[in-house]
Amino acid sequence: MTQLSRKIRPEDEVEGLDAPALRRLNALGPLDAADRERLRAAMAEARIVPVRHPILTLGRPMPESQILLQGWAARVRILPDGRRQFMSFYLPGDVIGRVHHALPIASATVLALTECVLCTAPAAPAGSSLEQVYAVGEALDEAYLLGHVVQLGRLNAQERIGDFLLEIYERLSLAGLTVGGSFEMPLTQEMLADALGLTPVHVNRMIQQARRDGDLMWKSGRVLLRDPDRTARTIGRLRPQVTGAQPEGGTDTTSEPSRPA
Amino acid sequence: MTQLSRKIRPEDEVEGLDAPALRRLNALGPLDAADRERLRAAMAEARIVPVRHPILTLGRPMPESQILLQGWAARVRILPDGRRQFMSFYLPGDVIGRVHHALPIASATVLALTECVLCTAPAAPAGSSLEQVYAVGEALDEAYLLGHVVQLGRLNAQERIGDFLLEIYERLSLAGLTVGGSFEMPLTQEMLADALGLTPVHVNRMIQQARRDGDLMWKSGRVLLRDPDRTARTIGRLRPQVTGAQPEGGTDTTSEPSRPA
DNA sequence: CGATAACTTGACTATCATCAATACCAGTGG
DNA sequence: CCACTGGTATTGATGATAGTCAAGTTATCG
Repeated sequence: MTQLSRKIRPEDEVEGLDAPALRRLNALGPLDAADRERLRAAMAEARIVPVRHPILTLGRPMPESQILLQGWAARVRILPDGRRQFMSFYLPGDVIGRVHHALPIASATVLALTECVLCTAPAAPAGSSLEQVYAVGEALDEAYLLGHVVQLGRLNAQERIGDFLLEIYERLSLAGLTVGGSFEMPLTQEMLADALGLTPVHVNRMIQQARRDGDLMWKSGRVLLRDPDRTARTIGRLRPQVTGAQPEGGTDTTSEPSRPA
Repeated sequence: MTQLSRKIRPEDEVEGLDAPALRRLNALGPLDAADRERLRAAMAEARIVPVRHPILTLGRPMPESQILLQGWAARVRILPDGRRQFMSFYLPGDVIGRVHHALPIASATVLALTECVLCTAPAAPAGSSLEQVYAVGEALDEAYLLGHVVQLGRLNAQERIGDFLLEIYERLSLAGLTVGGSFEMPLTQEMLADALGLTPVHVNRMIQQARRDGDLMWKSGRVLLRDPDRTARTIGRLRPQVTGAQPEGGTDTTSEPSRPA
């Protein structure tokens, strides 16, 4: 690890600062007392990664996997000519850097988008509730990644923004980080553009249109979705669910040509 | 499973038809004799899924994970209005439907793009070489998925096609399914469009331009890449490598704005 | 309160989508 | 052997979505 990590400050240790992460993990599958204690112990040993610093670096050996306790991080790839693409985001309660094979090499750079508080992910004994939680978390990660592909491939700018904000809203809800329909959104429009495969200018225009249409409020790092359900329906967003069957996205999947926005 | 699976026909069992899959698996990490035997046994019990039939269905319970022995399959999502997006492809030697958590529900529909020959993936004893191979395979899958996100988000039509064909070329090479720079490509331009987030018409135009530029030959289901390395370099494609460190995609990943094609 | 980053806006362009024919090609049945 | 058929590929004309360039206008934060 190269980042300038430093010990957590005393003022960060006040009660409940790691509650969102804990709550999120517990939402993936109920944790028993033993695992809860494991997590608490791990969280006591947290550390901070400053904004814009890497948490993992592509091609570099990976340390143990980590739990993000506070802040936002993202997997990013930068092309030789400077184009940048965020591939996925990590929110409080997400596990970063799980590997199952012998070679612990980071397959992507993970960047702290805000100041991040992290702790080592405690090892999960075979058959433990924590092991289930990790597995479910990984499945969710993949589901979001698949969703991102659909977003980039087949949604227009407007839909991408709506879909993205809905996803974030859902994920933050699991951690108890939403208030009403609103939540903290530390991303700049430029970062949003790099997640959605658009330019900052175009993102800006679409956001303003959404504002005019009354779908959205976005002021000083806080987003309010006016009618999440309606938006979700118009996009046909299917929310990943680990706890039951999903509504089918389309119909028979057997045929059907390509017909972009 | 709903597909009309039927027992493999005698004429499919001639020597070596499953060789590509075996070769691909072995390329991920050397298999010892015991695991090789497990695979051989599993492959003896293969079955066929006809073209356009589902191998897994979104939201439905999943059977054991399977190894694709012959043919192409893809994870697909279809939006309510008919837009279709292929999220990833399965080639011979790929494992379909691994799950690690208790709830075996398919997170996407997997469609047979050609007639597919499949077998059950033999269970991998803890610590076996096969377990490593499965894990590496999964890591590769994710790497390709990440690549797909970058492709859709930041590459233009021309680059997407080049990058896609390069990926397929690399993957088929591992299974020994390439001859010189050429390989079988059973996808129609329409399917390609649904993978790359484009329209069939535009894909067609870009392909023809690539042909005129001498980058490409594509005739009756067979593709020949003229100069894979040059193409790879101009796109800045980074090939996922499980066996060593990767060339860094860009520079410091610390800063840099968004600047699409 | 000045400086830097973030956001807005306008004018113009380009890439890609849409619509609509037409050409091609393999397999089918007469 | 050949017309017929359905899927696939190709082409042209036109339009819309999103990108580019460049100049402001706010915020935000030492």
